[in-house]
Amino acid sequence: MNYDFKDLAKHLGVSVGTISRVLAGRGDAARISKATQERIQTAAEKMGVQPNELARSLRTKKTRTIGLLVPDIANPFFASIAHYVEQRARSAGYSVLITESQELVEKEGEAGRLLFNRRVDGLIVAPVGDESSHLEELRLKGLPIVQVDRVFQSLQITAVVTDNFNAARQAVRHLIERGHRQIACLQGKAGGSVNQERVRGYLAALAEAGVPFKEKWLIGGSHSLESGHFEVTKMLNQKSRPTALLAISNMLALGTLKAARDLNLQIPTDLALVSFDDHPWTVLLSPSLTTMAQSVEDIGTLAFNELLAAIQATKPPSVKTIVLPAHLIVRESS
Amino acid sequence: MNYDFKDLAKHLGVSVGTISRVLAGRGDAARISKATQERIQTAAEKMGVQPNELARSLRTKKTRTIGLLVPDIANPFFASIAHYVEQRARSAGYSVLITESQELVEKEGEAGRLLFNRRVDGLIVAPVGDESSHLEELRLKGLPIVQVDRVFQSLQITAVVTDNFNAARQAVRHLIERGHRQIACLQGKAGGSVNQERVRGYLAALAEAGVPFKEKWLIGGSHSLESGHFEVTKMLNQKSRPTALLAISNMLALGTLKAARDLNLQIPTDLALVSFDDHPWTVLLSPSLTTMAQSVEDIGTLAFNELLAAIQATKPPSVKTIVLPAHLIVRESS
DNA sequence: GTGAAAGCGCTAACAT
DNA sequence: ATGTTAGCGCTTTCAC
Repeated sequence: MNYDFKDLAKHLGVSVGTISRVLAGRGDAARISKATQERIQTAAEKMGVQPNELARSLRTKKTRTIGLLVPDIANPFFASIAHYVEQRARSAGYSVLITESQELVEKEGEAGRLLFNRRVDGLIVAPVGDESSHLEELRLKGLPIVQVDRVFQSLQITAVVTDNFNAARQAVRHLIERGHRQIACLQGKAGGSVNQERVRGYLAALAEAGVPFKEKWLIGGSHSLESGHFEVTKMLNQKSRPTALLAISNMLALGTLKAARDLNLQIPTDLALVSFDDHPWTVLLSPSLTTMAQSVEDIGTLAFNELLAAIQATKPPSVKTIVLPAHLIVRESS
Repeated sequence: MNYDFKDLAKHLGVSVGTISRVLAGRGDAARISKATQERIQTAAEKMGVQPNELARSLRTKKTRTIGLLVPDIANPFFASIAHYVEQRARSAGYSVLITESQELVEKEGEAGRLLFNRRVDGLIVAPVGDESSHLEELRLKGLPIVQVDRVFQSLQITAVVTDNFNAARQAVRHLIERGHRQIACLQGKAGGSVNQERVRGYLAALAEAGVPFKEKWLIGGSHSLESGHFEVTKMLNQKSRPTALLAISNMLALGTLKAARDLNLQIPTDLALVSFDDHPWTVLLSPSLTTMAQSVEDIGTLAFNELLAAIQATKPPSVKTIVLPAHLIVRESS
């Protein structure tokens, strides 16, 4: 049971080198005779001999494995990205080691180090927090990295991101066109690039329309549904309420829906809502959500493509930031 | 940059053996003097020496990596399981290689083989289709495996599953208690254990209540939203309609919602709906869904625990099937 | 208390 | 057209 190249070599009376060449598909290149190739292939099949990828990796210094480091794989946004990354990876012959940072910088650092020690060929990361030294360290050790979603501009690391500034700006413009002037913004964890850009877009749209910004209407501080629920409830319980809200992520939109439902407020009548991300159920919510859809497929696919290019490059490729547009989908909530 | 044990050994004038013992945390057990341990630890830190897990794995024949093989990681049900598996795995010092079978038996076999060749210590799989020889093969090669969600009873492989028969039975009973006698069932891919059991539960509940089963009301054949949409639309366009429907998975429920919306039918007035799985947005859908909730946390956690036990066992542990109850959450749709 | 050496299962450079 | 050999970077047995 479970034979290796050596067993097969002994069995056929050839050297392990020959086995290696043939089973690695380099038989022709190494000018192994058709006959031996045939013999080896059939015997390998019959004995169930398959290469130990571990040994192969140790020798070749290539694992054909990449790491994917996201805050939470149960979050549909990251799950979708993982899906597309996995698809592209697989079709390019790569496997994916997935790890969650759980929104914690320390976990992210730890996980990154482990992934490096496992010698992944590259890393796709949706960074959390505002500390990036651990990523810089990995980059300096020669690990190809691509950032997705969130990004550190300070880093010399390629990124694939949505144009969050313009996405938020467009979302708020839409609300303004609908006649709203009292527009709140429910943000996630402050500090992250996504959050920053979206808030910036929110402010820009207000300014452009001459709508004054009220500090008390910039609420929130975490990306969880519960946080959104809590913060929106608090805000809607005040005497002076906004007539519209920009929720900066999918989970925050769900929290908002819950809060409105609890308080018996109608969306969009009492509060118009625009959110981010589109999922199969977004259209089936009550009310269906107006949203700025990011193309998770593009993000995942392009991220892997960029990573693969970096892995295969002989010299460090130029650092780019790929910015993808989001598009507005108007539904009942606004 | 990027020093290994040998460099460190040379630098400190000790042998690599000693470095290995200390950095693997076996310093005390190997009775290395406190002084040397200290010296090695500090130097390792300073030089950034960390073990190459690849080499370590090759030598110890343990990768501290498990494979997770699911049909589609973007499906919230599997994404949640992945989340809990990852959490437990990480806290036990394991990494997770994730692979999608895309509902294809061949891909599943291929992926399983690759995972084995990468020498994962164990595998958690949500099997697809009705062919299980590839899993049997892996088991015979000595790979510890745990099945989740779907299961092959014929295999001598531990499984963690929901009590699908009773879950469906309870769901249909609920509909019957609500006064329905014309109850349809929207199934997924026939043949899978999940589907079979749920359909069996549906039939049992009908029989127990003396409600005759109509073949034309057992519809469907794939787990996708689109399939659900299509099949339900077709059924609702007939002259004789059911008054209630059991949708056998989350995506099928969404498809049903879409169909009802398109046809301008009210749920639950025109059609009552009970579905499976509970997610943050399930309660926020229009209407909110009555559902049989499976405990994804238990499934993920128990699956990993069982796998870990099998990995650590010296002799093959007994094969068990862990059956978890689902619980009914009544909401607006029924 | 620590060093030396063999070897995990492959690949690749060098022979022939 | 194929064999031989020296590692890849660790762990572990056996010495001393």
